[in-house]
Amino acid sequence: MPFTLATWNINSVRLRAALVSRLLAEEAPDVLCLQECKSPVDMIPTEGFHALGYTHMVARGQKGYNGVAILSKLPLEDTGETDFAGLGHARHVSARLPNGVTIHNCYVPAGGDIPDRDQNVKFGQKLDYLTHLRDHFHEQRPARSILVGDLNIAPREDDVWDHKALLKIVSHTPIEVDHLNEAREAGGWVDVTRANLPEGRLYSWWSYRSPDWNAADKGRRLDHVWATADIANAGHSSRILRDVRGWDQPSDHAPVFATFDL
DNA sequence: ATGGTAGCGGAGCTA
Repeated sequence: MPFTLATWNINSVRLRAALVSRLLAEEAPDVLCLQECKSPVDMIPTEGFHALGYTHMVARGQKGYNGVAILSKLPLEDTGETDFAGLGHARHVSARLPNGVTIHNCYVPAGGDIPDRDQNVKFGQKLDYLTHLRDHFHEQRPARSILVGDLNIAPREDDVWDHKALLKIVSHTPIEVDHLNEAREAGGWVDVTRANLPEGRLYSWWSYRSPDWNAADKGRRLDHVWATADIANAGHSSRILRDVRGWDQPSDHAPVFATFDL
């Protein structure tokens, strides 16, 4: 049975519940992973999602910041969260589908503005988060698993609008890219988006601060879909819904989709 | 080098 999965940094699920419902109604993914819900779990407005057939949710939340949720038409078994780097933030949750596929939904710390852990505690926390994630999945050796989320790093030269201009900008510095690639390889993860779309520039985020984001197109691919090697070949039809970034009062991220024949 | 926008919560932090 094929299933379609999407990941989207929603930047407040309460403010943008109507946008979530619109995406669910128009695109009908089986599973939608959200990041930056910025809400305690019991305050997430689930009624509209239920009405569209998304009757299952596994989430972790906190007041005002962070927060991750998995909405699903298929039953979900809550398989817990890991507090990578011990930050005490709601940045990870996982759940298992009836077909045995485990989904990890991650929100990696943005890391502040200065790419130096001696001058900027947040940058160190970002690197530590990725190191812990790397070690965790190296030990766990995941199988039949998918990891999605806002990983807050654009790893490839064609994942940013200007590689040279962004080499010292947090999200594209070599040390971050190294940490992300090490984490991916240690867990045996395959970048499904790039396996499906190996050529050309791909962005999933455009800053709110750009007055004309669409024309300027100074984007970065911060949102990712990974899968373990045993199921990565089942992934196909990856796509980024750029139009969603142009909806009224949008998130600054566009949703990333993939379909798996499993 | 700076400032540009947005959400939360009601000032300043985070992104």
